[in-house]
Amino acid sequence: MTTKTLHPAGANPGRSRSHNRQMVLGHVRRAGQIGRAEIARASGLSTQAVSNIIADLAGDGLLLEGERVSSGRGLPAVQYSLNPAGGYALGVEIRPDVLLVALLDLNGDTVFSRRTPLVDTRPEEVTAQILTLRKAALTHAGGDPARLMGAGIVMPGPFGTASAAQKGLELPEWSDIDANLWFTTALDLPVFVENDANAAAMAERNGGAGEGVSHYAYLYFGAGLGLGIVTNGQLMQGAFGNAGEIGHITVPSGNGAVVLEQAVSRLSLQAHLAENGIAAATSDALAQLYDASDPHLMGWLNQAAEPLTHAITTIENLCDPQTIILGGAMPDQILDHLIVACALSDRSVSNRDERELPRLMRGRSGRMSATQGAAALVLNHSFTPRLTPH
Amino acid sequence: MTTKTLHPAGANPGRSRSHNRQMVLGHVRRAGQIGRAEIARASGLSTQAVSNIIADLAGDGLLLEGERVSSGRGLPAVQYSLNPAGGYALGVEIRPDVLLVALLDLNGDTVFSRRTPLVDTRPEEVTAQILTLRKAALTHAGGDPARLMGAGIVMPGPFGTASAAQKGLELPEWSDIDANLWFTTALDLPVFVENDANAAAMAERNGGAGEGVSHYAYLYFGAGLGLGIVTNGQLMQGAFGNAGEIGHITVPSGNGAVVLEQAVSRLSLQAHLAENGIAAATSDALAQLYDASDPHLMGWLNQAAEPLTHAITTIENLCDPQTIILGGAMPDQILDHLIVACALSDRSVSNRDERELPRLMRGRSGRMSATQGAAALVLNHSFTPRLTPH
DNA sequence: TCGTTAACTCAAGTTAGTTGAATTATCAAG
DNA sequence: CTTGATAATTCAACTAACTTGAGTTAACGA
Repeated sequence: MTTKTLHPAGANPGRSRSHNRQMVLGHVRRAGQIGRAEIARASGLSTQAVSNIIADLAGDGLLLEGERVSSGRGLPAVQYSLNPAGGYALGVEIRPDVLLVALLDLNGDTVFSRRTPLVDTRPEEVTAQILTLRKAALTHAGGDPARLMGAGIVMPGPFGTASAAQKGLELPEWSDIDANLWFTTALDLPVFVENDANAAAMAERNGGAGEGVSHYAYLYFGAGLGLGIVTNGQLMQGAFGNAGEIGHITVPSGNGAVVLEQAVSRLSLQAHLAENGIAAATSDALAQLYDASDPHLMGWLNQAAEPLTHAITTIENLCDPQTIILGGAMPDQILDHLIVACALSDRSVSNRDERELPRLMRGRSGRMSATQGAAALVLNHSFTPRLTPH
Repeated sequence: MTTKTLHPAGANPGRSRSHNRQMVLGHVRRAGQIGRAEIARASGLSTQAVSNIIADLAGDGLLLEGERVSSGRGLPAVQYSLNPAGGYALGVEIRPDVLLVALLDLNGDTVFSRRTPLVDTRPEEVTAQILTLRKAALTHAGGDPARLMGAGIVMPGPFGTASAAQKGLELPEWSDIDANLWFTTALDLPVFVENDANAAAMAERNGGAGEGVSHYAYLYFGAGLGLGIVTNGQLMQGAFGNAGEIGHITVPSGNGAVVLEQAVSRLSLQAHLAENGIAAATSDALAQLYDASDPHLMGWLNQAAEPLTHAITTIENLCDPQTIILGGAMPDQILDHLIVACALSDRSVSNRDERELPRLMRGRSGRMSATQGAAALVLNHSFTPRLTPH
């Protein structure tokens, strides 16, 4: 996650081809099914060039040729679609106590997922476990190991050289390690390291609320509260990879200022319930409490709404997204409740007449969303042409 | 400022060349002086390719060939630098009562600047005045009109279809106009429309505090308070071009919540002074008050520090910048005072051990910073290769 | 049924990059 | 003060990848 200032690479025939291959894949993914001429029009290339590139991709097993489909006059266009088995992306989420792994195919469908306890969080041990799970995932899915395109890794931030006070809060053994370099070497794959909120935000691009949305923010309920900001279809990472630490901001509230994640987070909810003698470790337990209209849960929801509304307004004003998605380790009911409970201010720039999406939406919830998002980072990269800074 | 989802363009020989030309110009600009082999190494192109491109650019009058400069063994490299007269960028700032124009040369130096009153803000009138000023600017600077590369336009936001309540607050005649399209047609140039804060943020990239910084935020004191967020060297614009409306957020303060720009902005300062019978319309007047330690000004500074600190912390946590720059329509003294007065929290992710830049810096102040930034948008575009979405 | 339309292919042709050998100028070592 | 190593640069040949223009095929609609 060390972000050095990357200067752009020059374009030469090889890099142009690679760029164009990724671009074509991106068009196929967005469209689901598409013909060559349409890609040519969308990309500004000649149909001949697109034909050549598609022949390449089909030859490499990344595209499947479908039927001709007619649309009006003229020769019906041969449709191409992604070959799900053409590539796989590994998603790994490392938490202090548990290791989560998911394998997605080229379509973004989850073909394997596993949650295993983590007793030893030292890098060597974690890596060994990941290598084992990688093999299991590919075997289980029947995927060719050579078609594994990369791995996304979710780890608790903050990244980089944190201040002494913060260092090693969650995974002390990793605090001095360049995780990106470590995993690139250990897995021998392209690697993308992100925090949970950013990864979960990318998960929404695979058939989720963020599909086809170029600008959105994803408010992620993990242990604390995180934010993934997507601008022009790309994650905003910040200079040190720590953008989106929204849980740490202070917002006004009825009784003065509160730190957001002390009022709005799963931990804060569980602490509030514990104070009232209720243990609710799992999302199911929380869902049941909600369905039973538990007064303590409702009390927490009431006191959480105001700080959350302030946070939403802040995000809208700073980032001007098309929508803000709520997701993560909270039951759907509670997320939906929070969405309704936010009395959104008219003062925001987001309060505009014509909007295509609601200001708040519910995204994927559940424990695996960040893990799937980790894998989605790989897919997103493969479908996004960029004359790569090298 | 309508941001439609742009899909990337394919690469072909012509676009590759254009990309590479921009890339080379960018390297020359960053380095000031540089040899061909160094550009080749930095870009991953062959020296031969760079030689050809540089011959092109020099032939077009964009580069100047300098002396050979030796650095260690081997044939000393011929140095190239930008030809200031090789291109010009026009910056225009439209305010309800005044029109500001600046002309920058390829080096980013201001070769002309003018402030004229604006009595009629109807689009036709404003445009006519701009056309006149463009001619005057080029004549004055001795610049070839054909070398005008584009125009940056600063207008009050919010852009897009704002809600009825907000519509037309500042320039009602423009509320239904697509300013980008309008000026592209009227000026027959590439046009970049931004709000004042974003433009001012880009101005810092020309020999200012933002030069060479890939991630920073720029807090702009205009009428209200705006924020320009630069990520990976590019402005974050948001879905509708309204990102950075930080003045509208509410932050905690001693006596409850305040809307940020009601506590921290030039207007708020002037209102506070007016309540105490002091008129201070100009920056000079404010500077004098500050130098005289005027108690009312000091009182305002005291009450502004806390909300500002909250805002800074929010920006740090959401955007994770290398630094935050304060600038705009405030005297240097007052900006410096505010920088010192912000008691920055240790809770921010920005509180890290190793940082190269201070968390807060003072940028350019004064009336023309947004106007110069408008022109800088053009330069930045010319130096940033991007297989342009078309 | 026949002309129009549009996707697609084939076979040059073009652009812009790469490669490798030759040239030149500086530094450093003997 | 030569001499060899080093590095920038050019020249000429080569190559990759896109474009162009002339067919070919298949669907629609008058």
